[in-house]
Amino acid sequence: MAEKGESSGRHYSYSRKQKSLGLLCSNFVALYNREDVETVGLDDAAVKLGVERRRIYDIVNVMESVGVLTRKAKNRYLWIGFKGIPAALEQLKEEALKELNGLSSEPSAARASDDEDGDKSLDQNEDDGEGRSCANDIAAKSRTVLDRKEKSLGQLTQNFVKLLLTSNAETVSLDEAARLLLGDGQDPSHMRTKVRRLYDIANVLSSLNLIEKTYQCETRKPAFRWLGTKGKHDTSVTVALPPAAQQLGKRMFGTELTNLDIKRSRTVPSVDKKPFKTELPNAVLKECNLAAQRQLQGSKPFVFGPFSPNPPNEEASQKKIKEAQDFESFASSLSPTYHSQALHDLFTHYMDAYNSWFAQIAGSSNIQPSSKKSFPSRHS
DNA sequence: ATCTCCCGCCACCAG
DNA sequence: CTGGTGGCGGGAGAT
Repeated sequence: MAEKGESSGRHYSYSRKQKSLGLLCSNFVALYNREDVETVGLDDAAVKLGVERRRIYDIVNVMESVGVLTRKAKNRYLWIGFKGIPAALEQLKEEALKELNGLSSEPSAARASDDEDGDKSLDQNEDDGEGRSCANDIAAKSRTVLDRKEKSLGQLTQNFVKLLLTSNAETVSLDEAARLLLGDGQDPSHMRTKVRRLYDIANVLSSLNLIEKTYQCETRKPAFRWLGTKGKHDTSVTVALPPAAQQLGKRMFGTELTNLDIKRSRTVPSVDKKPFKTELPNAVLKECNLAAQRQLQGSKPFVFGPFSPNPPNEEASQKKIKEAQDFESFASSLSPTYHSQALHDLFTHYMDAYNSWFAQIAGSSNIQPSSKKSFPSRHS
């Protein structure tokens, strides 16, 4: 009676999209980005979101890298929220700059000279009687620890972000990133693994709205563009970082607005700014919203796989619905004149999150979902 | 076929 | 040993 090994029942096709890290991240944020939340328990998150803990580690690690969370203790994180992003980004930028003109002999990865606040410095080790082997031991351990840390998702995330902040090519493909973050001629296998990780990272960063998937101008290669800190995420507490367009109804493609461009030997004057694929008129947006609205109204929403088999939480249902509607209004406030189909992705993404909440609500009630198709896929 | 990237085995490590 | 963490890469959806 396996619960997942289904190899013959094809009734309701399972969709990976419903289980993506990006969606999970959105749900995570939706669940904890609240005033009254200051700490997050991983177990709690895993149960509430209906995923295995391993996945929570994934998103939490990248979120921590951009300042949304901080590990407070085992199994417990301190929720900071979007307000923590600016500062984290600022610091990353600084580090990136330092690394750029600091040294130059870095053919491979970036030095793991990352020493965050309050890190036990374990060098000053001197014991009467026997301290040599001990020191050696500690040194060795510290080495392996650093080694592990160096390969961590969190570190990769920071390096990736640094790369985006530093590159003046405003679009970076994942293998470019992997190539730059690692050596050029790396073991293909190692490379593949790295790219896998980058996909993971990119998904959650997209979910956080820090980057966006696009396509490189010339080659239709998928790539990511830095969005930086923009006024979306409420949180009146604005730290640093410039003007930022608080206006979501504004265009923000083409020219950068919250980005910085440092000089670096990355000269790719190729500017995209070329409308691609299908257009996404706001009529579609409207349609999506209406569809969502309709579902919210009362019919049956779709649900996905193992999601929300969680305990009753009816008390929050009402509240959630309220949030959903709130969210919808946000969604409909998106720019009406976007040109790339990137918006489509973004919107789809939000719709997924939206539906996810709904699914949760339904889960805690008695509504029995049946349809499970995703939203409008209106293509060409 | 290529691109994405989820899943979960299992190495590590603190307790 | 137990339990929390989280590399890592196989291999199966998506395109």
